[in-house]
This record gives sequence, C-alpha cells and structure tokens, in this order.
Amino acid sequence: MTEQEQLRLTARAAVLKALAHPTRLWLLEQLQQQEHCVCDLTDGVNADISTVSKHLSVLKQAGIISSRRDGKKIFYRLETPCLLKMFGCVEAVLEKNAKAQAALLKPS
Amino acid sequence: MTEQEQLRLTARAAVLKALAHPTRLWLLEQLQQQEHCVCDLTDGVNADISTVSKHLSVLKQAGIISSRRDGKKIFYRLETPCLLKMFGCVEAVLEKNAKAQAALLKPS
DNA sequence: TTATCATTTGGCAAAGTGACCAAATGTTAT
DNA sequence: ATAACATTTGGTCACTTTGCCAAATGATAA
Repeated sequence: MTEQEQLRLTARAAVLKALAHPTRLWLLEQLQQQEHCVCDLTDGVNADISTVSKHLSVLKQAGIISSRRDGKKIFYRLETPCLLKMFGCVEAVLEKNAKAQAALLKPS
Repeated sequence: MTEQEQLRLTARAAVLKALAHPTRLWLLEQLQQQEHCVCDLTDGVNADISTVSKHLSVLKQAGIISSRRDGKKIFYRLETPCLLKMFGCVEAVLEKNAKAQAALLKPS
C-alpha cells in the first residue's frame, strides 16, 4: 500500500465510518425527502438532543449533509442522495448472510 | 425509530463498519480480481500478519468475503463485488468536499 | 434587558477498536 | 514423531467512540 493509496483509502474510510452507525443511518433516511431541524429528528430517536446533534455533526463533518439556520432552528439536508441508493448492495450482503444462516439450520 | 428499524439499521451499520478502515478497503481492492492468501496480502500492507488476519476476519464476519483452505494456505475471495462499485458515490462525496475546500481558499 | 427556545460544546465514564507480540492451531514434509 | 510453514487466537495497551448531563452560544420575543 503506497502512501498515496493510504491517503485515498483513509479518506474513503472516513466517509464510511460516518455512515456506520444505526442512528446516523436513520437520520439520513429522514433527510431523504426533505430537510429537517434537530428538534424534528430528536423526536424520532431514543436519545438525548445533544447526542443527536453530535451525530449530525459527524455526518456534516464528513460532507454527507449540510445545515442552514432559519431563526432559532437549524435545518439539515442531505448533500449526496446517491448514498441512499448505495445501500442496495449492503442489503445484498445482508440477504446473502441470511440465506447462508438458513442453509446452516436446515442441512437437508 | 421502531425496534424493527433499529434492528435493520444496526445490521446495515455493521456492514458499513466492516468496510470503514483503510487497510480493509485495500484488502478488498486486492481481492477484486482474484482470490489471495493471507501471505500475499500481508506483503502489501505495512502491518503484522496477525493484524491482517484480524482485518480479514472482520470482513468475513460481515459476510463480505469468504475463505477456503488449500494446503497450508487459506485463500480469501470477495463475495459481493457490487460493494466496490458502490464506492463511486463515496468518491462523489470526497470530490464535493474537495471543491468546497477549494472554494473557501479562493474567495474570488 | 431579560426570558425563552433551539442547538452546540465540554467533560466524563463505559464500551469498543486497532496494533503488536507471543502462544496455539492446523497442515504438509522429513 | 518432529519440524517447518501459514494462519489464527489471546493478551495487553493506547486511542477512539458513544451517550448523558450540565453549561455555553445564538436567536427571537416580551
């Protein structure tokens, strides 16, 4: 692995890392259709507002979402919708795993 | 977030988490064309064999790669090639970020 | 100004991750 | 059986992540 590759892959890993948390994935799904303020998002999550805020900050840091202020509220919106389509392949992995599990349980 | 969603998103996050490390991304790229043994892969990475082995184990646990033994060697192979295509969108995020950076530096 | 609302930030404890070394396992060759 | 090779596993340590609370910030309303 050259130093070039190291840099490239570390950057790529950083984006994936930002995605790799159930709460953050849920937040992204909420932002899929329209922007939302933190208060909206907090209602749906079983966690403190500050926790949600920090998750949003992680996604923003990674460049996945952006924010704008409107009065007292801050609205977040998805920057790269292709990410959500991308999860199709992740689902494929999960389905494959589920089938493999099933096959083990039923050894014909 | 319902309990259903929680489970679904945790599973999805687990796959993304397995991907979210530069060394593991590098290993996947090596496995893109053909299967490889641990010894092959260790040569290219600047890390202990045991470290590489553990990274491979993480990928295998997630169902992303599989392994087969052939004599003394163990060969790993990619199970879901679509994952590599998927990185196109991750690159899009990175490019967008790079442009945003550039724009900040050159405030016309 | 003061109060109030929406959000972020700092601090802390618990849990998880990543890397190395050394020891254990499994396989083939002598 | 013993030795040698390829890989995995267990242990340890430093570092990071996550989540909550409390305090700070920013903006509007009274």
